[in-house]
Amino acid sequence: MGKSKFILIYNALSEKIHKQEIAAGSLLPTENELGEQFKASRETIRKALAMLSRNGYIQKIQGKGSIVLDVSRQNFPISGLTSFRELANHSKDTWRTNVHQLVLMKPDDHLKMVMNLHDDQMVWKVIRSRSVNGEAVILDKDYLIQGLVPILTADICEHSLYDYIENDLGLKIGFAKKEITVEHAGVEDKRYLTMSRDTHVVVVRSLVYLESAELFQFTESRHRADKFRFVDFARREHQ
Amino acid sequence: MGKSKFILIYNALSEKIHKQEIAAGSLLPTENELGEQFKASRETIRKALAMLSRNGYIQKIQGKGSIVLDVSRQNFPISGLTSFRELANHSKDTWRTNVHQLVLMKPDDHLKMVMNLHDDQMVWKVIRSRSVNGEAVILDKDYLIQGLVPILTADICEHSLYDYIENDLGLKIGFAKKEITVEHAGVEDKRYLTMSRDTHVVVVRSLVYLESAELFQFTESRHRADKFRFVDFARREHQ
DNA sequence: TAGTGGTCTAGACCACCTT
DNA sequence: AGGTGGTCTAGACCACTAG
Repeated sequence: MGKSKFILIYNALSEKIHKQEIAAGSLLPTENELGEQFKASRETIRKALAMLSRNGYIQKIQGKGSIVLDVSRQNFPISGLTSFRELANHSKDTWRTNVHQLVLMKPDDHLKMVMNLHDDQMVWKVIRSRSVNGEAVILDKDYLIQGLVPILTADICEHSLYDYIENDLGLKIGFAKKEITVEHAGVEDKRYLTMSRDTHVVVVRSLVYLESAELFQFTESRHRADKFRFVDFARREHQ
Repeated sequence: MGKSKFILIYNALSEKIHKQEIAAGSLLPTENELGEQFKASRETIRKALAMLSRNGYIQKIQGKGSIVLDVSRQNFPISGLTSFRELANHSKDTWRTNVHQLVLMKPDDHLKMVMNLHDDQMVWKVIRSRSVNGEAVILDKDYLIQGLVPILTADICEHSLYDYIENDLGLKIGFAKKEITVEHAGVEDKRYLTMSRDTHVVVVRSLVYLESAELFQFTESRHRADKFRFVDFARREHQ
């Protein structure tokens, strides 16, 4: 849960950095000082700092200290798993979700292979489009294993599917493998998306797993190319 | 360096997983057992396991153990910073780099803003294309700060720029911020790339920083859309 | 209940930067 | 030389899963 001491320290420090209460370019207090401030041992402080470093808040330099990085200059979405709803809440635009299809189906061969399904497993297929200011710019095709999600309604799909999954069903998402490619717009794209003169869509295919390591969902998210943007922070692993 | 005990343990275990000496879906030995095997304390083992978890090798489950994930099924490039040369070495295709331009220049206003440069700082501008089996599919435009890279030759640019930077100059890359978008092909794309009937390119813009947190390089990497693929592994942070 | 991973601690030693 | 972060240890307690 969110009550580990090092998570609390991480949250406190990342908030200070976001609010620019600690200036970018300056040094964080030393690990020993932070230990006194938060009444924590040095290893606990170091866990919080390692998390800040992974997420692009600080750069640690041996013998010197932890430099605060400039989080404001770049639009900086902590790269990871965020649902559409979480994204939409951060922006000023009006988003809307339309559910075009919701069926319980027998998976075809391709889907069975991709999701590694048994013969008797049924999946929910959900097709939704996401509109910003009246323009449909994202087409989402979700496939969810019925064994894990027994019931699904259009109403749930129109609001937040992830809310339902995590809060109501109590399932916990663990990780996802994603693949990004660019493809020609297909029939469904033209039907459901407000296509500009562009003829391409960015396709993000994800395999989503629970904390139990069970595969849970396959998603194909098709973005109008001119509206797509992906931001990433990556550290070099010197081994 | 790469001689930390937990890195050695990480390498040993990740290699075993890659070689499928430990089957996907099975459990790793317990942390205490691993501690005995590697003659390390539990916290050191846990550091190695945390790294395996971050990189998609295992899923830890409290009270149960560490499940080995299927690394083989997906083509699985540890998402992070890898240079062109490192990528090319993994594939069977013949790659080739062509240097089209190499100049020391005064940055224009836009570049000065993006890279946060002083008035007197000069930058190396390098334009290169990358060909696979004779087709030019990637166009790289690099801008390197001359204060950090005093000398640069076409020969270096044609071989590995990163080798030179890390081994000869002794600079250490720390992290990068990347942004991926899709854009219409421009004049330069048409000149340097073997364009198929596609009219779009995927543009990856990166700000690359040293371990000292100094900005070092700005890169615009333009990929022929049909040859672009980006794979990512992401964990959900439950806070 | 026993065994697993999750967290936290206090202390030690090393490598690196600064003066 | 003194202070910083980097690593490692041994031990403790908690939370969760299993039989």
